[in-house]
Amino acid sequence: MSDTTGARARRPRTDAQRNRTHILDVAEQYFSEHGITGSLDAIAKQAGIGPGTLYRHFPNREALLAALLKAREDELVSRHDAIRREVRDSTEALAQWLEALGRWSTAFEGLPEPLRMALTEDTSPLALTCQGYITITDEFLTAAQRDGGARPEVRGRDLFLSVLATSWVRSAAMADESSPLALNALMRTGWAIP
Amino acid sequence: MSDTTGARARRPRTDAQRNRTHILDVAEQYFSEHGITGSLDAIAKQAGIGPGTLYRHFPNREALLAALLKAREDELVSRHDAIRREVRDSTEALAQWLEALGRWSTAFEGLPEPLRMALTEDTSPLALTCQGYITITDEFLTAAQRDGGARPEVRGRDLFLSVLATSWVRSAAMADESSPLALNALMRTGWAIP
Amino acid sequence: MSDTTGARARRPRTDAQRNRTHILDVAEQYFSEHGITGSLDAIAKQAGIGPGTLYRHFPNREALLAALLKAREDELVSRHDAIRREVRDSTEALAQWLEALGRWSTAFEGLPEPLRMALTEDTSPLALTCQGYITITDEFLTAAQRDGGARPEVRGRDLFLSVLATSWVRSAAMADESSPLALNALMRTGWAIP
Amino acid sequence: MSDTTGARARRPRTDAQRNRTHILDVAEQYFSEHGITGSLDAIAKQAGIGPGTLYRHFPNREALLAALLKAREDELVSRHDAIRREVRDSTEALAQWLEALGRWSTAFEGLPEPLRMALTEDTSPLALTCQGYITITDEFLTAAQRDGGARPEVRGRDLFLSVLATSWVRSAAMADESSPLALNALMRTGWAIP
DNA sequence: CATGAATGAGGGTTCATTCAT
DNA sequence: GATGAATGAACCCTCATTCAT
Repeated sequence: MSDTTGARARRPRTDAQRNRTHILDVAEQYFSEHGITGSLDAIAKQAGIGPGTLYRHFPNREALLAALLKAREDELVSRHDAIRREVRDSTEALAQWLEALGRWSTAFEGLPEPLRMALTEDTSPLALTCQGYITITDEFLTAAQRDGGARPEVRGRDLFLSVLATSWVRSAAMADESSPLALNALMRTGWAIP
Repeated sequence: MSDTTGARARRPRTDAQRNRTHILDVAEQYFSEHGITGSLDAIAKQAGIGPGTLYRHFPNREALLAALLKAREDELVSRHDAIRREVRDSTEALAQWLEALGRWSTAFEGLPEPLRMALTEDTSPLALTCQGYITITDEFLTAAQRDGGARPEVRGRDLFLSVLATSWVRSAAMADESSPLALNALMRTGWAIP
Repeated sequence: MSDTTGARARRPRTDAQRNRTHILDVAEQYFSEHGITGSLDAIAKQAGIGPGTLYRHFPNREALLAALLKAREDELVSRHDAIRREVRDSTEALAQWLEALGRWSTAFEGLPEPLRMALTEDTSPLALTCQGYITITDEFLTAAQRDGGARPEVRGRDLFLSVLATSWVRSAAMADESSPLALNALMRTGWAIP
Repeated sequence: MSDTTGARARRPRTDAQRNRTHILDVAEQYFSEHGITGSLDAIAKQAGIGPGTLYRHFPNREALLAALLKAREDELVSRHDAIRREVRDSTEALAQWLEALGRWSTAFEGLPEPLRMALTEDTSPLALTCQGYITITDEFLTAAQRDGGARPEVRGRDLFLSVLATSWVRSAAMADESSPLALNALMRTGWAIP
């Protein structure tokens, strides 16, 4: 039905891993197209597996999402390192980090919603991820504040939320593409000291 | 629950009006309690009418929402007038208007979502409402910009979106109550000229 | 898809009742074949309706069962009347009533189970039905006891339970058809005074 | 059962034995708590083994149950011996044996069901066990009948079934605790000759 | 106009059983 | 042997929307 990749023709035991990867591939594609509220069963079907198998790997939507984001974590981490390495100006570093976060949180249509919720409910598999990024944000922010580049009253958590909020605005194929940019600019004016 | 009392036994058209009002009352209450994603069927049932009747009055959830917000329009309009009348400082006027908008857009849990969508899809019954408020925002903004109180590059639409974004963050019973305030402050710092 | 009966070709409003009847017909047949644990969805499908429709009429399995038994209630009630009218001997009357109960409780494979549960959980739609029959049993029993035909220590509830228990034994296509009869005899010896 | 010798105490097979025992321990506990319809997967997980391993030892739920009951066989057998030894009156002996059977068949919530089925389907691993007990019941019964303590038309199989039926009634936490006792009494009156 | 029955895809979830390793 | 991933049918239930009456 969907041996598109040919990755899962037989089912050797190794396919545990292989299947997992395949699911993630399909989910990635599916969420990209239909947003994160798409049907999990549909993903399973498209991956050529039973719903039970999907459920075994990822007990719920958030777990799947978390795994999907995990895959992008590397990207974000290396971006983090790169900024650390290359950007001398701490304010600019913070700005670039926030921009990277913005890209990360717009990976899928509707993603900001569960991310925001994860900040409230610690039970979410996404909570840890978010917390980690807030911490990083705090590091960049502290540096910028120390260097007089960011307002002292701002907190990392607030910046993270602003990023989510901006990403949320960006969602749903905004006709006016300039709005997110405007919001970003507005935000930056908000936390930066000129 | 309160129908069938025989109160609406005779006149044909008055029913429609009374029904409409009743629906709105019930929906107001229901959305307040369960958020805007609650079941429309439940609203109909609670209003003592069939789902078809609800549908006749409001062809979809957004239409119902629009009607509900219409009822709050008066509030917002009079707030608008009051600000116009009483607040001399144009920057402060803009700030107060945005604050009023913020209250308006948090009337129901989850409301920011359809409002944002309404900005994209002009087909939404909410679109008109939003457009009107964007226009008003623009008026206040223009005045503030003319008086040197707001950055010239900012647009009314962007401010409206930031209000929505902040309201969105506020949603879902955020444990940390200070975040929305922080975001508001950040936004204000963003558009204001100190 | 399954206009077997031809009863539901179009869907006039009257079909509410007609559908209900049709569902009951199908369920009757289905439960007869597969036992009461059969799939409700399958019944819906076989009836040519969506699961939602089934659910509207009968919110759960027990409700459906109760409706199905209601249909047999007439049978039992008229049997009750007939016994009252025709059987002079109170002991024989009780015996015949218990026999009628036995037939009633073996209408479907597995039926005794929810009936027994209904005696514990008053929430079950079957509870009322059972209670009613226990009351009738008590009436017959009291008469028999008064006439010295039944042991005084026996209670109607116990007899009802014995009937259920015997029916339970009878279930599942017992190879040895004589066992239920033997149990019935044993039971009768149990409560009767020779 | 077919573990050939018990001499090879050390190497490979010991695991198997130990595992088997462990599974039985866990299953005993699990069935005691959740009734016999609980999830086999859960038992496997709780025993720290894979479902496949469980399946290897016990190809299905009934096999597991049979093994579990086997463990209680000793208890029942020694009860049997004790009755044989100590109870002179054959009628009383039969009564005590039936009581022992009753305790045995209520070891787990829901146990009577598969036991009854085992009487129909000879394929069940429980069938043999049941047959054995029916035979014993027949022995006691024959003795009682010979001594004029039990009605001649009653058969051991019927008594066994009545025990199951009574146990079945007892299940599911009947609110009315007296009912099972009443049923027992009724049954005894049924087979005994006063 | 009001009604409410019908629709039916879709939701998440469970679990006995098989089988590659 | 032991393992545990895979399977996939089946479960019950929800709800926005349509449409005959």
